[in-house]
Amino acid sequence: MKYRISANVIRRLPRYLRRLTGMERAGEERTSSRDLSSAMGLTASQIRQDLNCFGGFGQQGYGYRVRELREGIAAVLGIGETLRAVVVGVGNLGRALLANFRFDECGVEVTAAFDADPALIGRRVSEVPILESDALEGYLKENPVDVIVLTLPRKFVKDVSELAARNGVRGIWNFTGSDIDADLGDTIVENVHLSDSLLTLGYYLRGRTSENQSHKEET
Amino acid sequence: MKYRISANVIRRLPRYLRRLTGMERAGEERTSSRDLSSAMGLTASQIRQDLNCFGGFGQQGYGYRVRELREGIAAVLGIGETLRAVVVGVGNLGRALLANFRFDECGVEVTAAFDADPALIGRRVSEVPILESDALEGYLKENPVDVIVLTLPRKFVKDVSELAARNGVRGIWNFTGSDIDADLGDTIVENVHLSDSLLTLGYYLRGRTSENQSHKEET
DNA sequence: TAGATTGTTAATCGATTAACAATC
DNA sequence: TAGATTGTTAATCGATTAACAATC
Repeated sequence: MKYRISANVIRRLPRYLRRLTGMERAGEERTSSRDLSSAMGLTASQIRQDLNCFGGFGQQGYGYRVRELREGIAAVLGIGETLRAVVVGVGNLGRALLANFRFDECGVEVTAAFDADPALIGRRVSEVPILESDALEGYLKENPVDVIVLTLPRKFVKDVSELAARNGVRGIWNFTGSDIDADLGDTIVENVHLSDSLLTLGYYLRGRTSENQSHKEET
Repeated sequence: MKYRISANVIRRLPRYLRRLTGMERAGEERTSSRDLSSAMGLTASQIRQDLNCFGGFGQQGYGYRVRELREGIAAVLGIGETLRAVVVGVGNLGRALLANFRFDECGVEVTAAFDADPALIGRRVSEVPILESDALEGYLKENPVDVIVLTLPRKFVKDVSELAARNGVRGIWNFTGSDIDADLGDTIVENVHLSDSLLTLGYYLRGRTSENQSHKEET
């Protein structure tokens, strides 16, 4: 087991997990670094290195048991230990996440959502109650909340982030598209910058015309 | 100007762009690698290296003109050359993107959206007309479409992707959460795997309890 | 001119790949 | 046993950082 796992490795774990979950659903019981390698576009060597950061999931001469490996990675990611989250901003995007995103598969439970629109207050989306946004601070003080999901307009980002960090929130999943420029102590921000993703795609597409590059990438 | 620009550099360009756009709005005219460095959490050295992949935006002894640099990066990303896109799937997420996402700022124009729900056909979201999903192939044949935005249920992903690739679509912006396992020729897939992002955040949050690591990251 | 900051080369560091002994 | 594939060490490659001459 390595001293410190690099962020590159961590960011590949969800991909392994996804692949393995798919294999398990398809009834595959056994795999190998070579097998995963061809399916995922990584080298077999890298896969073995990655998996070995967390101890021996495999068996020499045999490979890996799909289920065991999936469970192992899920455990490393800590999916079994549920995190509590609230969604702040129930516009189209907040609703899209509440309605369609499988928080549970990430080991996250959404306990409430907040919005300023009186028409939404008291309603529920996928069981989750929508509360008045003024009630957020009180809610955070009364309930254990690990993560806030920011799906509100940019102008509120700074205040809400600081409020959350002050009230025990340790992680911010930020969909606002703006970077959070605030003093949050050791609260972690994970940005989902959709424009970064689209701009990157655009770069490679436009490059095609003149240079005809080849590329396949992951966000 | 370097022979081949690494993906790492390309993925930082949108961040530079975002920062510079903010500075420009705030009326700042001048900056330097050191200035950007402290604001963005990169080393000044790396910033100079990155920017130099695309030629001399700066001026010795002075630094960079914010506007000039922003325009330069926007040009590298090709934002001026508009790409045509269609959104396939007008559920919550499709609507969220159509209603709130600034495609224009990425140099992308959405010309149509497609859905199977008869109740939606003929309506518009942010000017964009919603068409019958059966009409997609015909539309692609008649109109130049560079990118499809996939915001539909997973089970349709494979067929729609292949159909698109066959009909001249060069890029797929994939929000379905599943990897696209299909023969797409040289069509580029850019995945937005939200679960990867949340799982990564979760990993670092849970790690906190036992190890108290420090971390700040970007998707 | 003196001070500042780039562009760029060289040094370091870390991540990926290759190789192979261990072993199932 | 022979064949396969891991775990792991060593080699390579690339990315980041440091240093500094060029020059505004």
